[in-house]
Amino acid sequence: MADQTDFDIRSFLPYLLNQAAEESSLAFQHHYKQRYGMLRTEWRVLFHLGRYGAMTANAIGARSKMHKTKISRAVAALEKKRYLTRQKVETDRRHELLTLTRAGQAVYADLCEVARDYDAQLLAPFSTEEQALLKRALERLAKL
Amino acid sequence: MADQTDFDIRSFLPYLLNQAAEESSLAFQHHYKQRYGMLRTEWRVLFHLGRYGAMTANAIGARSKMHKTKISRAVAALEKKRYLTRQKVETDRRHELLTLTRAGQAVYADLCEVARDYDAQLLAPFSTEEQALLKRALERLAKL
DNA sequence: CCCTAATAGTTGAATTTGTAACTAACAAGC
DNA sequence: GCTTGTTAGTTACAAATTCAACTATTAGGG
Repeated sequence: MADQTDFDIRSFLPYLLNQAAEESSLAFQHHYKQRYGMLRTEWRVLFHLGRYGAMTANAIGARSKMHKTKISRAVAALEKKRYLTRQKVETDRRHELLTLTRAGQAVYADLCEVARDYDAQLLAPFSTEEQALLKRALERLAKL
Repeated sequence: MADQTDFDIRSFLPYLLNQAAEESSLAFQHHYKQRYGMLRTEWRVLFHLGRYGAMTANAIGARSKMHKTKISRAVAALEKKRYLTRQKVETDRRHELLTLTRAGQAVYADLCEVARDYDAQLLAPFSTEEQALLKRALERLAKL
């Protein structure tokens, strides 16, 4: 058995990342859950459409790495809430272009505000250089 | 509506953390899943017991912030695999001391090795200073 | 054209997780 | 020593996620 005393699970990167992700997501979840009855998957789909404009479910999957069934169900839920509409693409009728409704855009704008504040709050303890490094490192680890 | 063009979900910290956590956990999961048929919760419980020695389910919960039902089920599964044993504490019979069996220790030793390598691999692209900063930042975000 | 393969998206069943209610053991106040 | 409250851990049920199979549509030979 190799020497394990110097290896602590609490500094194991995947573990740390999970803890940090869990902690930060949980605190933010309150906003979209309480105010709009949305799930994390729904919030993510909404956010992608709000930020990048109309796109297909498949495109959202490529960007977010969410599984297509998750997206499919989130889209159905958002449609039911009348936050988005679907439209078949005429050139390839397998694709459905998803577009936020006015109501969807309003929710996006509201949550965007909250997200920005929360992000700033999370980053506040770090210097500008540290923030930049942290984000670069995370992007690299996420293989974005 | 506030100006949103400068706010990108892809640099929203909870989102980035989730992506990075997902990516890094997924790659590692292969080892304990494929080789030992364990779930993430089981792996974590095993790792805590391996690293810190016998303790109660409650103590694991305090350290890992896992919910007690998750731990309860993970412990039951690990017991079934004969990787740990339970023992009532005589001074307070509500507590159960969890101890890795020889088999459990062997699995821990094996996975510990893999985890260490994988951790090193994940951190390789970063300088020593960057690594330290990254871990400190994550610990802070995780409120550890 | 027709047959096969590939892609977008959906659905159902099996797993996994979260919530809340539960049992069992202890502790403290009266 | 009985009632009330608290803690460790389990379990039942509901909600969410994953996996695999499915439909519908397009693309590419032959």
